[in-house]
Amino acid sequence: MRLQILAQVPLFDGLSELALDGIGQRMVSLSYAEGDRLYTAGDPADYLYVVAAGQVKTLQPVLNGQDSIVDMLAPGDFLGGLSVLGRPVYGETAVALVTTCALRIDTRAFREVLLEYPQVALRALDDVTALLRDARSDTSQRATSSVEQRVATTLLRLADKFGQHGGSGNGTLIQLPLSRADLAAMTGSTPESVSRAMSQLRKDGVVDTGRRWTSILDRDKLTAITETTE
Amino acid sequence: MRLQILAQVPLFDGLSELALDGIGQRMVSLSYAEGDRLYTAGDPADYLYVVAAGQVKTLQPVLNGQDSIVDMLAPGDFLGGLSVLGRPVYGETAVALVTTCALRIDTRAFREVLLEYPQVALRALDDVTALLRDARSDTSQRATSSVEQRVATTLLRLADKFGQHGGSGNGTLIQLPLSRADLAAMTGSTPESVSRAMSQLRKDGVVDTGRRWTSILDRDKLTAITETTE
DNA sequence: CGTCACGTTGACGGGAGTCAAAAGTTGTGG
DNA sequence: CCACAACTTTTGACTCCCGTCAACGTGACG
Repeated sequence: MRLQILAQVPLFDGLSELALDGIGQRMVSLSYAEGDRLYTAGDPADYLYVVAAGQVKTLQPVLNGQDSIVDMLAPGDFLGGLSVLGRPVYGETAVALVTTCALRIDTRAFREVLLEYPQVALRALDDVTALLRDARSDTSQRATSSVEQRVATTLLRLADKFGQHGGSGNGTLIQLPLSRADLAAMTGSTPESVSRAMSQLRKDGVVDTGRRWTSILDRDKLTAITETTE
Repeated sequence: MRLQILAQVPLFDGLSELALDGIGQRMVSLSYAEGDRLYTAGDPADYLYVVAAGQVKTLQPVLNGQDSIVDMLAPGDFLGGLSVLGRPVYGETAVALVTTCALRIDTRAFREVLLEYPQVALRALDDVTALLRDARSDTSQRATSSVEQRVATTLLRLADKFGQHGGSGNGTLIQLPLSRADLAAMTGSTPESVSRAMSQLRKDGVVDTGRRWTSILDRDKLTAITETTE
């Protein structure tokens, strides 16, 4: 069953079953409860993780004190790799949002895998490049747009990654335990401002929110908000 | 002499002379005048570039209109690679800041190089990872700090990369044709606000500026400004 | 010497961060 | 089942940073 998980990881796409098995044998599986940390910023970056089940967020500590969320990870995503090759310590903290299961591989073993299967290295390069592109466009966007717009883009991004269509109600459902503080960290704002923005969106019938979920009712309108220039 | 340039590129560090020669033969050299574009956002991303001499800035177009500068490149740096593996088009525009000479390699040829020399792929992964880390810490910082602080961090970063110590005056000299608009794009602000911040810094004796240069007189004070929390 | 781009400075207004308090939720224990 | 405490969310009032608009000064180049 570990093999099935690895086969779903985009990073290992196209590898033979034999190769996957070889990699799988170098990994151990771990499970975490909600709120548990996979690793903490400053820890020696000895492992790379692959999310098998659950959800994980990574936080970047800032001098200021309030962290900023840099990524939300779903099953199949890998993390910790950002530090694997460069610096000796993790630059961010990874926290399980819900009960989560992850696979872990030793840094050195992962390097060997990359050298042995160059196409995996290319794939990793591809992934990190995509992340870099996202990060840079995010940086640009934060400078030029309002809080409401930033919240809107964040919701759209989350919907693309975690959204589930249909079901009971209409619209796209995002099942994540997202606090206002989390959204604030993701948009570079404050809980209060995010709350105001969400209230506005709810009033306009664009989204609806509940205990541990958010639902996007009118995707087009949300996109429109994103693109408004004035 | 092309070999000498390639040998200086961190990306190709550790390769045998034979390998370097093989790579060099797949590259063509090009030169650009100030303001010339190496490539434009939206162009098919067919090439990867290595700066041989000169300085290049990369711009990311934003819906808004005013671009944001994502990177400043010195000899030895490579660019265009951000798009090589993922998307089929460049996501940013590259402009020569001064008279610049660059080497160019075909995307497919570069892929072959990466597959043939996995350690180069690892190195590339390392580099892109470092960029990602920078981009993310930048994103975090923009949300939490003032324009003056952002300008300060930007100046420090430029000093580390382009600064030359000693010479005539004391302090670190940054020889770059940086307009206020450029700095504004780098800090996510406006030319006016940057001008105000620079005036303040100049008044405090922290920096001095001239036609095509900026000099850091008091690095410690600049760092202190960066770290001020209140 | 005139033109033009760039830098500087001032005045003004708005978005959003901060402080504060009320209202709603969750979870616990009686 | 209810009551209370702790937390999160919401809303309001206030303040300030900074983006916008505008005027002015300055150096560069034809």
